[in-house]
Amino acid sequence: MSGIEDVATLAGVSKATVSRALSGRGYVSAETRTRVSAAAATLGYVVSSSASSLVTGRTNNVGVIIPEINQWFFGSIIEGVERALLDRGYDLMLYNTSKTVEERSRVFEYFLVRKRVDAVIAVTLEITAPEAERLLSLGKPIAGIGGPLVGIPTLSIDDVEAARLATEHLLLLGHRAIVHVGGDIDEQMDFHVHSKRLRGYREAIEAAGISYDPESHVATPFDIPGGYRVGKQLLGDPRRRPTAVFAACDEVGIGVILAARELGLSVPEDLSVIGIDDHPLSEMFGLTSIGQRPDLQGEQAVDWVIRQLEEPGWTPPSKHTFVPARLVIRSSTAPPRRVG
Amino acid sequence: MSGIEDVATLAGVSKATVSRALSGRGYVSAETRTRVSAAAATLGYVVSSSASSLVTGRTNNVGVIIPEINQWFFGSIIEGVERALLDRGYDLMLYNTSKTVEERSRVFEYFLVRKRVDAVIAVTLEITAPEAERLLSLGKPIAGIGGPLVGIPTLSIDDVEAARLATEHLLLLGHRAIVHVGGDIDEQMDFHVHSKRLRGYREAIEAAGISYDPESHVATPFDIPGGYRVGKQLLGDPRRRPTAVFAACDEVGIGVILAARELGLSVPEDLSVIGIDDHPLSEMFGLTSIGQRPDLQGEQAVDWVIRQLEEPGWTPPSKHTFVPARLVIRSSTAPPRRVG
DNA sequence: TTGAAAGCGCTAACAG
DNA sequence: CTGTTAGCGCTTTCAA
Repeated sequence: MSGIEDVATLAGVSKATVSRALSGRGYVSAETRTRVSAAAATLGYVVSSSASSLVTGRTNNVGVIIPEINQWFFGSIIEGVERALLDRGYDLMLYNTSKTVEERSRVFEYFLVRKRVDAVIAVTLEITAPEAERLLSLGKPIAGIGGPLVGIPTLSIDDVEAARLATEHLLLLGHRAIVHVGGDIDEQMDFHVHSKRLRGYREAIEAAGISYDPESHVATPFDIPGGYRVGKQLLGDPRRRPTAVFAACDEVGIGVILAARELGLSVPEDLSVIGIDDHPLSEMFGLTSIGQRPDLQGEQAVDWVIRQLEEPGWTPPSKHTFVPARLVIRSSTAPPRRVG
Repeated sequence: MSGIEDVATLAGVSKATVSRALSGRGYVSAETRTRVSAAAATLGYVVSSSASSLVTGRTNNVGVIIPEINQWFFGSIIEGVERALLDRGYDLMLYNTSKTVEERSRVFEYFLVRKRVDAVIAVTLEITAPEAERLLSLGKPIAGIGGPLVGIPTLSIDDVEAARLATEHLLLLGHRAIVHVGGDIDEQMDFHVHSKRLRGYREAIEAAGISYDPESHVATPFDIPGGYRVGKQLLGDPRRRPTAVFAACDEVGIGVILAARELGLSVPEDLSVIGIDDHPLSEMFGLTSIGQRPDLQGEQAVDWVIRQLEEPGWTPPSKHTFVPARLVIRSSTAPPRRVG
């Protein structure tokens, strides 16, 4: 494994010149540069990142903290982040921190801090004030997806607004008996996404002159089986059955549709369903949804941190930024059979 | 940001002692160790990984090359790898190389080689001989999932065998008209998984005395919509309809079940379906499947590379290793209505 | 435009 | 058990 000295010798120049030629900073004559590049190529030389990091203070790594990998939403974020990072010549260090406090603190105290990353992207990371301060005190660019996070620029859809829009869509179609199948609002994760979506739902309902009934909110895990189980219960009794369901995410909405079908109900004739996220499967199930392109949020977050790294003086938005969510109407929503 | 020298001064010892105390290698008295630790804690000291890498030659990073992130199988592998790596104090550098040649070569030539990782885990990476040699020539431990890969220890289920088992299960139930919905065998990716599963199917069919009909193999993308589309076509014509489908992965099998239901067919009364992978959704759909726990394969691969790193002289299996695949019988398979 | 030399922060002999 | 010393491989002043 040859070092910079070998290249210098072969090219007949000094180590400093090799460094300048290969890194692109500093003056090097065109002729020297080609000679050096040729030498490096024949030797198969690659710089030692530890050595160059040691002197420059840059690792060219970005750390990504994410609570889940195997869910479409989070997977898409990782994809977007990875793509953007690779494009710009950075490597991605992945930290999957689940909910457990000890695992989180291990990542915070041990991994992230070891001068191994130039910047951090935190995905739906609900951290305590001291943790946030610790992150900030590293003096490294940080961006978050799914905020807000005190002192950290973050990015997400407006959950309250998206939920309101979804509910209003159902209301406009004439639905009055709308159940919200969402997450457990006591769950600590996720920036209270669950309670925000519930709030949007409730505000829309009440603005339409319907009084909010706590029983119209059912909590379930955010996946297809979760929606399916709730759907089976909810739709089993014809007299209590709603005419529409607002699912807090598409997976849940798909589960509800599957349950409805199994109970012999037609969607949307007997039941309208709307979701949030615009999951790829939603097209196949005809699920109306409000989407947000998580991968683009990932790219955006990368852009924020890299610009801070590479354009001195540039700063990202100081507060939380909402990305626009788009309503995609498909076949799962229609007016109720009998209005009222 | 304080360095080792600050800690040494505060603790009243030399840098070397601090290094020994904190890294755990070399003799340090208990009393000194606590004093050093205390000093490090008050200063919030953390070692510079670039500095220590430079001298030790170890980065404590493992690179993972994976072609997909947002598919359950691959996501599970990442989860398993991440978990195992974090447990052992290593960081994970993620490289998502899609099929395009240029992206692959970028990862190979530029990222992986830059002395940034101690080991590499390659997931279903179909590489050329020179690429494999380049990887090996790094002199770093490498393990693969989904092989075999020349000269590299790899790990996977036995695709031929799993496909044979699945098909035999259907044959034993009495099915004769069995269609295999698999992948496109011309696709270059994936270690020819598609053609292996087709081979297992064919061998089982022929062993049962049924002559292989090329029309009984239909290719489709490996996801739910792919299975759904094929299912719709395949099951649409009652006269040509098979009594059973062997899907090359569970997502496809689920798609087929959904298509069957939409066509008014009952599973398993009108159609038996079996898949491969034991996807979490399969339980909900009652899909019989042959599973393999991809996350455990990830952990296994980590174990191989880390042991090579930490136990000098230890070597992993020199050839490809098959992990056992388990048949999970659920409600989607049963004898055909009219045997024969 | 190039070279010489001084470290970056740490670890690993080697003495003591 | 602890301190001294010599680099790890590169980048970056500073001179030339």
